Amino acid sequence: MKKNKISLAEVARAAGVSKMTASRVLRDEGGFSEKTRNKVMAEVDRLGYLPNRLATVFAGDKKSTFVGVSIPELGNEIFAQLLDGIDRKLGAFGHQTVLGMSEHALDKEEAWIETVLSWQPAGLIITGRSHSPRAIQLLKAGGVPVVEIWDFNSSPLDMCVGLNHFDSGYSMGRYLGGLGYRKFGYVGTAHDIANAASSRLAGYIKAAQDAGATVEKQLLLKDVPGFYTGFYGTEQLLAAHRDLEVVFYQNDNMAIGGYEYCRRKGLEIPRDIGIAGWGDLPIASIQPYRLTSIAVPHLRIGQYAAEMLLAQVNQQPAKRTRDVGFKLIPGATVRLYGDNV
Amino acid sequence: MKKNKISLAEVARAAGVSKMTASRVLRDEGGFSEKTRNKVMAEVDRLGYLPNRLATVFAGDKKSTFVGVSIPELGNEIFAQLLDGIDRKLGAFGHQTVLGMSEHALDKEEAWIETVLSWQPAGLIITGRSHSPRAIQLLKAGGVPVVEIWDFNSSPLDMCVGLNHFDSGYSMGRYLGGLGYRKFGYVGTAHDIANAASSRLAGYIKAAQDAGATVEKQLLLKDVPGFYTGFYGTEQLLAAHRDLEVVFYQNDNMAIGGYEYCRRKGLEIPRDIGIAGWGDLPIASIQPYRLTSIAVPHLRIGQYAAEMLLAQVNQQPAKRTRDVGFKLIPGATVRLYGDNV
DNA sequence: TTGAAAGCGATACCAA
DNA sequence: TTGGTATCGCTTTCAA
Repeated sequence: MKKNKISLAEVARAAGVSKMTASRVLRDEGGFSEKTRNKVMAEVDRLGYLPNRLATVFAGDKKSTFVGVSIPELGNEIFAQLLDGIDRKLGAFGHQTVLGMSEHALDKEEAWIETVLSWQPAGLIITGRSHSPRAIQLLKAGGVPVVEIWDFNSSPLDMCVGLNHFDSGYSMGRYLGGLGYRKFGYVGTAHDIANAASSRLAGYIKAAQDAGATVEKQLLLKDVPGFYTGFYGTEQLLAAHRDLEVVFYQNDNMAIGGYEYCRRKGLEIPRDIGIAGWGDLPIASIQPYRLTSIAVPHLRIGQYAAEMLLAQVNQQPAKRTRDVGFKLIPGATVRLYGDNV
Repeated sequence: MKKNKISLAEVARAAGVSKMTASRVLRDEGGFSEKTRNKVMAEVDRLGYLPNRLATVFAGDKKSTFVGVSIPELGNEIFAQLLDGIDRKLGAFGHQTVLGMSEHALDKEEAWIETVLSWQPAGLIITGRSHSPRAIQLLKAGGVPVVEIWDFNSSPLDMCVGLNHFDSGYSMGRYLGGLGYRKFGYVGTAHDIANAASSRLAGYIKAAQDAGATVEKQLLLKDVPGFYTGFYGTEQLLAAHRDLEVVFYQNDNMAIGGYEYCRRKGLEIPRDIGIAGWGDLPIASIQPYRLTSIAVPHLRIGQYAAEMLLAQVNQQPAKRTRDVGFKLIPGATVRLYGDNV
């Protein structure tokens, strides 16, 4: 592939100066006369010169302005918003996001990490705390700052910002147990690896046990965690377990799908069955009912992650871990204490 | 910033061969003995060598494997899904997505284009058909394939895939006029530039005129096009225009927010007012009502865009423009023909 | 099958 | 204030 691009040398020649002088002008480094600057800039404009940043990074033997950001999927709006927050913040400081979607697979994440590191990024932001052994080795040897987001972890590879998903699941389970529910259900999606959603489920199960209740069925579907998945997942769940009293979903979208399934089947909520989501997404607050859920400051996670990374890149002191917490939203899709007990 | 990275030269030295031989082994280019390969690979593993792709691209004087993908915002799920489709396809072919968010601002897009081009990308995918003059100049001089997506355009800068937004707005307007509605409203969001949503609005207005109806009020909010924006936008709209018969929204999320506002105010739909969205998003099909909307094959747009770009990068013949069309979904949030007339 | 040398486009460093 | 030269890590080219 032949280049027909203009190089700095050509600009310099056209302006009648050396490469170094032209370079200084372009970087506005000082040490040249006003007359020289004008000559050089005139040629830059005339020739339409665009610097080759590859060469710049390479020559300076430094890192690029890329930041690799890996999330599981974009179809899940919470991750899309996480990425949105990160990219805005990074972009404001002259960085470019190189996107990675792990699809909840450690080998995909590993391959992506290897590729991104080969571009000499300024840093990496990756979702989740479980990584393949080789990925961990690459990250440690990479020599760049790494922020693990989403699932809080007090001893991260490097830095970490997120929340304790186990605790959030536990909170929901304890809350439901406290309302008198005893027969719990769960609907989520299945992945090969332990992720934040599995931690929530684990917390939920533990809380059920502690409350003397049981999670009679955990349905894990091989699908994306969206509205329709919640809809048909609920159908499957209730077909086999008619006596469930309350269902906790992997996220609000699935819960809303589940709610709609119940409604269409003539089940009244919360009289006949309780529904609880996770995430407290905008859609939850615009439904005719208030969904019981767990509110999570997901936008803040993205912002903090970018801030922590930037601080590290610029060698400024910064916190290395940050737990953003969560909040249980009681809602109206579970019964009040004492009802039906 | 000092490097402590292992270079190819070091691997070669450790293996007792020349840089070139090591390079050939790593690229699996052939022209070396099995014994040599083993020696080299052993050192690669032992030293944990990671190639510097910056140098590779630079030395070979070629393009990188980056593809710049620019969308207006990620908070809008339709763009997030577009990006999802694009990145999956590109990733499967060894490319990395460099993200850009224009935030509907031409100057941001222009700055991003300049930066991305300086990284010698294999190609660019950008949303929308309006760009700053300098952006257009950069794209033309860039020497890389460019796909404009979303708003179909029969004479694009290079390639284009999308749909005719004006026509989709016109279709909705004509449909509503045909149902007997005469007093139209519109709620959307405001931007400095003409985008796809403004084309839809323009088509809607034209259809209203052609049908002898009028768009009494177009409310353009300075906000993101989400549920809550639709909710309070409808409040504002109806406060000033009580006699509107039907409201078309910029997208389904806003329409759902609007529906909920009406419901909470005791308005019955479609008896008291008609509601129409755009996009036919998953959330629309899981509501208790069937939202009147326009279905758009947005996932296909992402796929096609990536495919067209890849074909161009690999110098294979491919279509340069593609109109994916749209489909009107009648729904139950507007009255049937003859009702209330 | 292997290797030596030149060069990609910029910057660092030193000299003038 | 300016410029020459070495250099970054790799590939291309040519020779052995």
